[in-house]
Amino acid sequence: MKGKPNSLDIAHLAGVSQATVSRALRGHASVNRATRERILQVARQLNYTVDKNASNLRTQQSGTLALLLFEDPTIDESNINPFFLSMLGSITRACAQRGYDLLISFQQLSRDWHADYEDCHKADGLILLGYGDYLDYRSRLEALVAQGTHFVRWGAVLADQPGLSIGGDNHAGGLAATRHLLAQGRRRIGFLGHASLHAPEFLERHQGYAAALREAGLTPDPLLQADAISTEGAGYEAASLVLERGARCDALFAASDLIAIGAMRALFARGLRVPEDVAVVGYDDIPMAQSTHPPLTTVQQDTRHAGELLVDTLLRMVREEDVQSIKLPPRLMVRQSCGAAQQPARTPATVTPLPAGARRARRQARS
Amino acid sequence: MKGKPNSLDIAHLAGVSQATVSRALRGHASVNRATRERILQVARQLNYTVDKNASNLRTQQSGTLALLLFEDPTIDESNINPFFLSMLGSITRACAQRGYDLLISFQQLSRDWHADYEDCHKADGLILLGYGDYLDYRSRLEALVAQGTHFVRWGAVLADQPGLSIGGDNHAGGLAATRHLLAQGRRRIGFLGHASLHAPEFLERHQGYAAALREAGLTPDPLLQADAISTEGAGYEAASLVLERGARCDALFAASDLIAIGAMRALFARGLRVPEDVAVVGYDDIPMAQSTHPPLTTVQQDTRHAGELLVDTLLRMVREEDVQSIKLPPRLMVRQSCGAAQQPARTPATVTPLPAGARRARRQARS
DNA sequence: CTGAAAGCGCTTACAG
DNA sequence: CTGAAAGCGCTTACAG
Repeated sequence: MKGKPNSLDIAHLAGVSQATVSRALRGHASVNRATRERILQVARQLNYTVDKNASNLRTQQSGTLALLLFEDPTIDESNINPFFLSMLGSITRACAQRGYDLLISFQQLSRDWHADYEDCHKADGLILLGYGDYLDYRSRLEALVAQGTHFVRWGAVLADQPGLSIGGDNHAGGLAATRHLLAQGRRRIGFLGHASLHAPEFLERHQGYAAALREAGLTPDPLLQADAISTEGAGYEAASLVLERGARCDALFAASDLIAIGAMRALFARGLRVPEDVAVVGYDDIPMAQSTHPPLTTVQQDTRHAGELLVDTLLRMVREEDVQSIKLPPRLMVRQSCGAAQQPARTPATVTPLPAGARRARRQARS
Repeated sequence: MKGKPNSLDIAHLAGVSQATVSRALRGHASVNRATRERILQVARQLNYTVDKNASNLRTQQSGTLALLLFEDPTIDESNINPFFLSMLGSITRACAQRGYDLLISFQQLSRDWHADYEDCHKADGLILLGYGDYLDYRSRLEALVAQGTHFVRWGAVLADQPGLSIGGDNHAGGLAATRHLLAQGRRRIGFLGHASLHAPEFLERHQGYAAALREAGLTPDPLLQADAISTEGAGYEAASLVLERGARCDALFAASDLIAIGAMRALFARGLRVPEDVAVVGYDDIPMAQSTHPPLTTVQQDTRHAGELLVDTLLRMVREEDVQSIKLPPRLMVRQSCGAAQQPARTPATVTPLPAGARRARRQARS
């Protein structure tokens, strides 16, 4: 036998036609039981595997999903946001369980993702993770919708978004974190992170934060807010800025764990104690949050569930089934940086339907 | 225009044959300049992309590499070893830079990787990352070599290994870490991690550790060694075990950062101070090592360089060029857990040639 | 410099 | 239940 055997080789050895080999291998019910067994045995003996390229070409499918990871350009090359890494892990696992391969790639906003992946039949659909500025990103999403690309993204579920998304309930998360801080008797609570349309997830967290303050009869103090992207460095800077303004501050709610960790460092650098002087709460519950000193109280996002939903939703889109955006309930993980110890709180799940006609629009765009 | 345009559509519109379209798109020098321009313009207009499945089928290549990640089965699902995650990042980037796609997958030892990826033309070669027990793993490597699979793995560069590997110089790393601890005046230095053929990398680190002790006229004390796989939990247990034995101990060299972090926790739990009572040094320099309290002194592995070498070496194998195993120099990152502050040390690079005839053997195995 | 033709290895209507 | 045949969309010798 020269080289890799093909289905014709199997056919000859099994004494059937090549077509029957194909049918047997794909498990068609029509194939006679004994014939199938014979074919399978020969295939096993020759270590035969179906050529993916040929089969994909014929069926016009790829059995592959592509995960496109956008990185904040300011982040150090080697340090991908750990939260995304954990999403990556759960997406990979979910794909494997469903028999799909996963292509992964770090992306810049400049590429034509549709052409790069789905159009050339490398992947049946795309999963989008992370982005820099949402306002830039949004136009790329619109282009994908216009091209009829199958895609889901992880991110804030917004009313007018192009396509659909799976994301945490950031408002609920901000609310829970801030309420918890208030329950510890904190009153001068700061917010670290961008709170604008450029970063919708952070904005939602900020809105939850503001809502909790208002519930308690307080108003968010602009002196206690500082912008930050999701890095330790930005967290350090933002906390430093707030402290330098001199306004009293007894707690900080950071829009991400990375920001919180940087903030704690800034606090320590000034001789302030966490949580005695300033309580700190983060967001994401990255693995590192358990190892900080003190361990970081944070809002956990269920990456495992998120990964499964992302994959399942995308697969449904590929099969042209009905799909909708989903908001996942966050969970407050109380550790020590907030100055308390109590049971984790839960908030209920929420499901936001896809804007009417979005699916139809996509289908039309393709024809 | 119905659906995705193919090369024949382009040909018609450009007024040439389909073959010429293919040549122009692939940049064949033979194509007339003006003809090429015309074809490219039409292709751009129609948003044409070459169908990967068809082109791969024809050329019998995939332009894709597969990254197989083996996880320690004992590790919690959601927590992939951060060191592997950072390797994953650099491998992904290296692939993208070289125009290759990357398929990623978590693997169990039970699968037939050759059949799953290379044989069915999903990938041109495999990158192997992580493993449980090397002794089990080794037989799988032998099978790959026998099947003529193109693969490289990250791991200890061993004299009699099947195939080749890119790995850190673990002996040098263990030596540097332990010498540094000795230089701080520590004498009762423990080792946390498996030191057996089941875990060759840890074994090499242990050998470096033992060599440093011997240089200083000391002997490794078995009471100060405890087995551990690379998890915080195992590190906690191992440190606890050593402490419970009651032997005096003023420093711990952990075979990985995760182990070191677990060990520090065990130390704190017993009211011991790091580094005052017990100095701690880890291995890997995962991102978390900077955020521990105190920040962890550790042996850094250059994941960025490693990722590039892994990809480049594999690509050379695929092109049937000469390749060899490579040992990368580690770098001691001095932070505070060791009780010192000084410049990082460097050790020189080492290159280990592939055992004679290994490449030829591979080629023969395939025919 | 370009075209006509073969063929990569499958899958699936169409017949029987 | 099975076979003969067409065709998925390319790439590349072979001719000219």
